[in-house]
Amino acid sequence: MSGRISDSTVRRLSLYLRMLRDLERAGVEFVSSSQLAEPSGATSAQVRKDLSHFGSFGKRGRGYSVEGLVRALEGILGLSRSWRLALVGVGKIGSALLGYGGLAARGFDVVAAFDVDEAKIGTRAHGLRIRPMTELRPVIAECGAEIGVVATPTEVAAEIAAELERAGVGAILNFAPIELSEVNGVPIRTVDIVLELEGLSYLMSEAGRRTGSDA
Amino acid sequence: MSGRISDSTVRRLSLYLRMLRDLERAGVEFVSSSQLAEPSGATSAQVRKDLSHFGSFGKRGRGYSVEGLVRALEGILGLSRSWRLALVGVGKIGSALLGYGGLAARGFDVVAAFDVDEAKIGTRAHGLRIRPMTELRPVIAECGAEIGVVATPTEVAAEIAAELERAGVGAILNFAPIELSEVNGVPIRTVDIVLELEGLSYLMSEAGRRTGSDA
DNA sequence: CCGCCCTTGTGAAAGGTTTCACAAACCAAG
DNA sequence: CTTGGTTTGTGAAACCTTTCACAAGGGCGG
Repeated sequence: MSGRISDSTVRRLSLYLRMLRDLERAGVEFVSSSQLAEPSGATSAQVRKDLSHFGSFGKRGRGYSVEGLVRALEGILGLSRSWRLALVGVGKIGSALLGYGGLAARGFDVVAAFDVDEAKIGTRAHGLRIRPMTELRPVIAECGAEIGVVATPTEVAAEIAAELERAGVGAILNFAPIELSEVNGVPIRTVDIVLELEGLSYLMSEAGRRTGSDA
Repeated sequence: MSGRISDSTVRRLSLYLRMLRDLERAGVEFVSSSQLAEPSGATSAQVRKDLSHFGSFGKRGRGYSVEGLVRALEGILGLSRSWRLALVGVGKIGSALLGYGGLAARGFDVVAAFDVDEAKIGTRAHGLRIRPMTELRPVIAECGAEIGVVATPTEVAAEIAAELERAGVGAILNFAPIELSEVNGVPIRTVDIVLELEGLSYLMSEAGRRTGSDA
């Protein structure tokens, strides 16, 4: 058991946990690997393999205890606690994040927001005072934010990410369309909408080329 | 050459194209696979393999013509044209998308926006009139939108996706935290911020567990 | 034209992930 | 207690992706 766990496995664990929480709320007590697999588009074997990396959570012939597995996955994914986020860039995407209740509901609290725009500094967005970039380091140190969120223009994203890292965050979520390179073991995830759209563009063009030449 | 191309390959092609466009703007004429590889964190062999699925674009000893490869990748990815998007749900994320100039700049134009909220219907957001859900089908048919964007609450996301598909879109970009299943060959990409954050949470917990037990 | 250096394109090898298939274990009913 | 139906946990097999390594080809100076 346990070794290097792939990104896709971790992704699926999150999806399993989501479903398990729904089941728990619905009062279901046991669930089988095949029921668990369905909503994430995985197979039952994959569910069992994924879980087997971390231990043995099921009962043969019976399935998994919903409550037990929820607690186990929360432990594995680090979700039995909540995490503090520091947001840099309170533009379109940044504001949308601040207003999105789904984050806090799932244990991700935005505790600080920064921007360079003088007009925004000092004002409040969704109850949070917007601070100048110069205060980035001391404020992050003080409030103990663990995750930095980059929602700035592309040109400054790399620089901001480096600054967040120096300020002591343990991970970075990046919304700028640029591939940031992990340094010092601080993991970075990039959410790149244009990349997703271009992926869809490829698939549609491909479909068109196929039907176009076959017909 | 050419067969089934993996998602990760397509992702990288987009990244190569991004860099190539920068080089083109900078007036660079030729580029090698290793230069092309660097910013996306790939290797030069991977760049060459990725491209080799579609043909032979380089000159041995010299590299790739920047302009030629830009045109080739645009053709492959379906980006020599622009795409029309129909947005459903003009809440926080939907508004952020409407205001994000980066989409139109890269050939993705939002041409229609829908919402259920009576208070929003008829008003304009970033120059686009917000329409009632009842008009979804006729309006999409009329304006010929190819990509549907789901920016609604989770509960209705699946239903909206199905409706978009019936309205004739060829692909769907989904922002609701739910795994939507592709039907009728309409590809779906989901942007799930909570999933990304949970991935980071796992990595940070894992790092903590390692140093915690080793020290 | 020749020889040198450089970079592509690509089979083969390595590495990683998913699926298969089945023994081991558990529950319930008789 | 035994039997039958069910589901887990897991090696082995199949599949897919990435890396390696090198022959083939191109440009350039002499």
